[in-house]
Amino acid sequence: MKKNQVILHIDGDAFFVAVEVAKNPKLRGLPVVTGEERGIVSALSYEAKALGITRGMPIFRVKKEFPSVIVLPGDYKMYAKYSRMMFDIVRRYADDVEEYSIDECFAELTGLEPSLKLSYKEIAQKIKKEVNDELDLSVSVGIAPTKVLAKIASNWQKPDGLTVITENNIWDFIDKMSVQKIWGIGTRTAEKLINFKIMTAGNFARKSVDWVRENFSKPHVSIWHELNGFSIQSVNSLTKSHYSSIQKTRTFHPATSSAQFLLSQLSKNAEEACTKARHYKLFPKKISIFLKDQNFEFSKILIIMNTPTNAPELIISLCNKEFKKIYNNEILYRTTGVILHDLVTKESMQSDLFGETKKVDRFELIHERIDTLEKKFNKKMVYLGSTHNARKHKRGGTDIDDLDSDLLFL
DNA sequence: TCTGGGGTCCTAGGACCC
DNA sequence: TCTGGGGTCCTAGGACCC
Repeated sequence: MKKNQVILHIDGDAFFVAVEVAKNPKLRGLPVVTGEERGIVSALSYEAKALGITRGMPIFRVKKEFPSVIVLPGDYKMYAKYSRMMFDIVRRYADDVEEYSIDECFAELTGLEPSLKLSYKEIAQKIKKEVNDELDLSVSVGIAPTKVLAKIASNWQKPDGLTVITENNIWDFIDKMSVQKIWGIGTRTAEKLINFKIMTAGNFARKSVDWVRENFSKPHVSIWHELNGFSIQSVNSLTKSHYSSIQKTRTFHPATSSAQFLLSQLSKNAEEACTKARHYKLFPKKISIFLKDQNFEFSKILIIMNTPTNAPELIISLCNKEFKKIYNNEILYRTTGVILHDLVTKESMQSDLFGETKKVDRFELIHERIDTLEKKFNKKMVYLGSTHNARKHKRGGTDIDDLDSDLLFL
């Protein structure tokens, strides 16, 4: 637990849309949304927000009710590129930068004033200006003694804000902030806090730590300290090198009870999850498959693999085998998903049964070659036969056949 | 907001061991 | 057969985040 830390948090304003505008300045000042490929609004410009559009709104509604709005598909490679450039600007001033998500990062500024010959606020101003000038992006910045307070600070004034919280003015901010807006407090905990008549972050921070320990769990104790200015959560600048899980899911409407359809969706989920696992050279020791019904109830099964593999054939055959355990033909399902868990690298994988290992390796080799080929042509070329139905069936039940003529089945 | 997709971490409780 | 007390590991599921 540390006192007197100085942590910066920087948050891109309407990031995806802002990148689109930076790329194409003609869009500036217009109502723009992204997310066309997902079917719901992922990001929206302030002009779009002013019309009453919200995040998560279905794209078909936007097109129907707001014909003036420009709807764009997400260009994630471009967003990632701008994200890297933004973080690199922060790294000009701070060594410890935590890339928290595509559009936000934390930076450890503690002790940098003398070496940079700048006050903390001036450091923040310079970062902000350089992002503005060089990337043509607007950002909101906060400086505070802890990460939780830095999140509050960057969110205090948006867009294009710069807010400094110090040990001396913490209460000016947290007394005005409702509990449900605290980073790390979700709807469930907010409800519980409100039952205790705790309405603001300040109310929460004034309770005794013992009371918090008695009634809540570890993360909340940490939030309590952070709100009081004691830094618990450190800035973690290690770049994330591995995933603990990889999941691919798909929701469709109308909901269905067709086993054949659900299996083809699961097959596609598995194929996509395995592609990602191969990209990171990871092998799951466990997989789970799930179905979600119309009431958002999950039925799920966990399968432990004899030998970790990222070749989809074996995973799909496991799905087929286990499917009936989670499936009920009287229920309408809306989502399928495959999750790869306990991902390990080849080196950390002890090879056991010879036969099994050999078989897996052959499949893996085939996929390795296909991956290389697809990378070369920058195009998905080979699909598993079992996912054929899922590929024919596009989102929303529109029966558009998106199969290319040069496509191959395995 | 009748709700998309991809993640992480924590905890309670069961299984199993001595 | 019923019985302590204590430990570890694993799983399912909850809660949260962007």
